[in-house]
Amino acid sequence: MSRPTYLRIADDLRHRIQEGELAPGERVPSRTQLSRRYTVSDRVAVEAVKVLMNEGLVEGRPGSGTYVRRRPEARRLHHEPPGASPPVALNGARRATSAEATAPAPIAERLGVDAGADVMRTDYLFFDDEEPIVLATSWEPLALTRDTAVMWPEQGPFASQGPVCRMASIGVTVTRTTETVSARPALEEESRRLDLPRSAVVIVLRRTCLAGERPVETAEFVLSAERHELSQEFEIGETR
Amino acid sequence: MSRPTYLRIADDLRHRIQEGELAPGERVPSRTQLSRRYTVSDRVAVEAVKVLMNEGLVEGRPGSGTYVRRRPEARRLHHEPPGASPPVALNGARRATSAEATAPAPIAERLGVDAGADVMRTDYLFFDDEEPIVLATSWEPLALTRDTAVMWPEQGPFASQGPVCRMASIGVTVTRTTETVSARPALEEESRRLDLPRSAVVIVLRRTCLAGERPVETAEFVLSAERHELSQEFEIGETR
DNA sequence: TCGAATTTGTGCGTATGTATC
DNA sequence: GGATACATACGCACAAATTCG
Repeated sequence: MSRPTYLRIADDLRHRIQEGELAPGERVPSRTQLSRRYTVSDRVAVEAVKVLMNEGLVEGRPGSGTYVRRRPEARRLHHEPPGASPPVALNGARRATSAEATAPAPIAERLGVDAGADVMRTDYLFFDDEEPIVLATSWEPLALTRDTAVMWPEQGPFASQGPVCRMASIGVTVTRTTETVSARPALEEESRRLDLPRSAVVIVLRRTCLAGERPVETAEFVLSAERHELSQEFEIGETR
Repeated sequence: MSRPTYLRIADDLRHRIQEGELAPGERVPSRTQLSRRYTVSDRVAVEAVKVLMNEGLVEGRPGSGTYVRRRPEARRLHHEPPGASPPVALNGARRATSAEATAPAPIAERLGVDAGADVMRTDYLFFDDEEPIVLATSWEPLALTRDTAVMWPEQGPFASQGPVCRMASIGVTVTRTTETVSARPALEEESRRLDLPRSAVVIVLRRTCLAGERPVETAEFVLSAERHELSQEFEIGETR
């Protein structure tokens, strides 16, 4: 009996939610009901429910009750061939703004340039239908693209073509991309632009395009973790 | 003054942490100090500190104090060839326990069997050195493996070999795997077993192995998003 | 080695404000 | 308007761990 009471109550409720006994949208017993049911004070019942709130399983509605959260089925976003922009399959518009900038330290490191070097920074918002899905930023070293036809990523004949295609047009062959996937709580600005609830979790996909060993573009794609999952298929025996 | 007291105290402490005024490893004022400093009851001070714990910014050490957490650089975990167990590169032991079970609805759907069908469920904890890194569960339909040499995934000559190899030994050729990556707040049990702060964010990698169109294994891998990122490389022009 | 003080984690009972039904 | 529910807040209490003289 070392496990604290409020955690054991939380365990019990969580179990009932996961078994479907408490269905999404359904009301969890009120805290007076819980305190009677488990013979504890109402404060302990509150603590137990709070654990589930922090796990994102339930949400409280003042005056009404505590409800099992409906989990909108996460939309499966298929991973696109390397170098595509964006790296996941979407059917929608994009908004982009580009500007010259200087590379912050972490970006400079990814691009293999000195911190403060000139870069072209482009901010994207990708839509699927009318819905904003992916927030992104890409950085390209201006030492590479200045005064070429693809200096501005979203202008000219190669606009929206993705870095592999664009770089190819100026004689730079992207041979490899590296991607890392991570996740973290959303920043306030991301919550606002992607229309997310507070304290949402986002998936962050970082991609760097390399020509040989030289990085020629790096980008960061941010999307809601609750609403999306990234999917990929592998054929067994394929050359990787 | 609409923002509750405990959140405003949390804001203040968070700000001091982010400004470096309270450095990593340093002790946050105790709750009696906080309650005097802000003229609130000790319970309110406790609630304020709990918010920061849930954000992973501080951790409590009973009898000692509450300390600003040191944030280790996220470790990059390389994606392994499809079908490996686990799907990321680790250098460490594993603990596994297998048991017969019946398939819950979402698992049944992934395995293409009826809900409640007999499955072999195996729970894993993968270590890197001494540190627990990945929590995993795999499910295999017993209709496929019952009474074969690989019925128990972690026993026999093919123990720890991963599903592709194990299935091959009983004449089942895995031709394809599908993977989806998502993220969410950690469940309390996951936080405990992976030694994470409460309400940490975890990355969830779901993998299903298919022989033709028939699913033969599905698994879920859970790891801390703060401490790890998944990395992959793509050669341009490769056949996918 | 011992004991006193401090600190966290947990738990109880009560109270107030406000939203919902 | 009244009953109910959540969110917040106050004050107290005790166990267990730690710290320090």
